[in-house]
Amino acid sequence: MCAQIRTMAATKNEDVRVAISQNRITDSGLRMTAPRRQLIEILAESERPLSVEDLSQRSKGKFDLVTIYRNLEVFRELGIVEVILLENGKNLFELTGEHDHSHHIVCRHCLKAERIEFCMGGELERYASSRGFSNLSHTIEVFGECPDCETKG
Amino acid sequence: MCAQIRTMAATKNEDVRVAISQNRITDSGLRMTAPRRQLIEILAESERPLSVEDLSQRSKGKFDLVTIYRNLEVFRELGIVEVILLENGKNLFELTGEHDHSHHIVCRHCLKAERIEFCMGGELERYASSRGFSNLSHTIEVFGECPDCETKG
DNA sequence: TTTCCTGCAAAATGTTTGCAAGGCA
DNA sequence: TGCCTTGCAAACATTTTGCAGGAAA
Repeated sequence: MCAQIRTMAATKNEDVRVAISQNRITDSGLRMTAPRRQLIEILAESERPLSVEDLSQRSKGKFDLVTIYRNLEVFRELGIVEVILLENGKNLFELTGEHDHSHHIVCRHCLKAERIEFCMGGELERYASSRGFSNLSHTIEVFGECPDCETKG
Repeated sequence: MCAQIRTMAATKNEDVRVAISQNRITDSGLRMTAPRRQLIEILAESERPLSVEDLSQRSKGKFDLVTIYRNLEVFRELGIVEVILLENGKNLFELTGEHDHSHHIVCRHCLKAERIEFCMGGELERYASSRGFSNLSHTIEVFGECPDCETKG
């Protein structure tokens, strides 16, 4: 029963995140369409950040890749999703967390990602600022093998 | 004259870096060829990290793109070059500095990059380790507009 | 002389653009 | 209705693979 409560809570939380995302779309004067709704739901339900290809598969190829690319770009502009840049230059997408952006420990094998709760970006950007740089942003990601993959591999 | 001494010192330093890189190749049983020699020289002389396309242009198209790709991969494996992963997923290459790897403040416009001398990777990897992850690596880069580009732009 | 390396050609990937038809508000 | 979105097709950019000839050691 304890597990059941947790499941319910998790579901609720998902629903909230979906609703928030959808509001951002309609509040921006954009339209809520089937692809947008489903892509957001898939991201909300996912246990890990997803690639464009992942999203295509999980939506059963119902939507053109172009549609996925274009909507992820819209989502990114609205702050609905964050992008995780992998070592190989590829992108993963996940719904934005509490903060405007976060960093991750990403498993190279299963691509599961844990958010790193402390962000050292401030210190880095302060340093960059002292060197005369402006309009700053930063990327920080850690890659490794997660406990699950390690025991399997 | 002071400037002249500095120039000479800089040239010397370049030569040393070229020599070190070349040694790594021959010590590995690989061959020193014209493309390898020139690519290393171009990287050594460059005022900023270079893309594959940059290297192609600076070598006046003398070498096939394939050759550049393949050699950069060899250089990376030998630790001769480091890769800087830009926000857009593209790569820049520079000769490895004192340390095995470093992080940078990269100007979005001119792509000049300053090495960040303090690496916070240790702390990050210690945290990842405590979460059960192994075989760790990390990326940290800061992006902004450098003082030169700011005044121009 | 052996093995490595290069260039060419072609294929494979991943992403973007233009446009006409369709659908949300 | 009006404008936003979608899907299709094609273009584009980037990187990889296979193979035969050429070069370093």
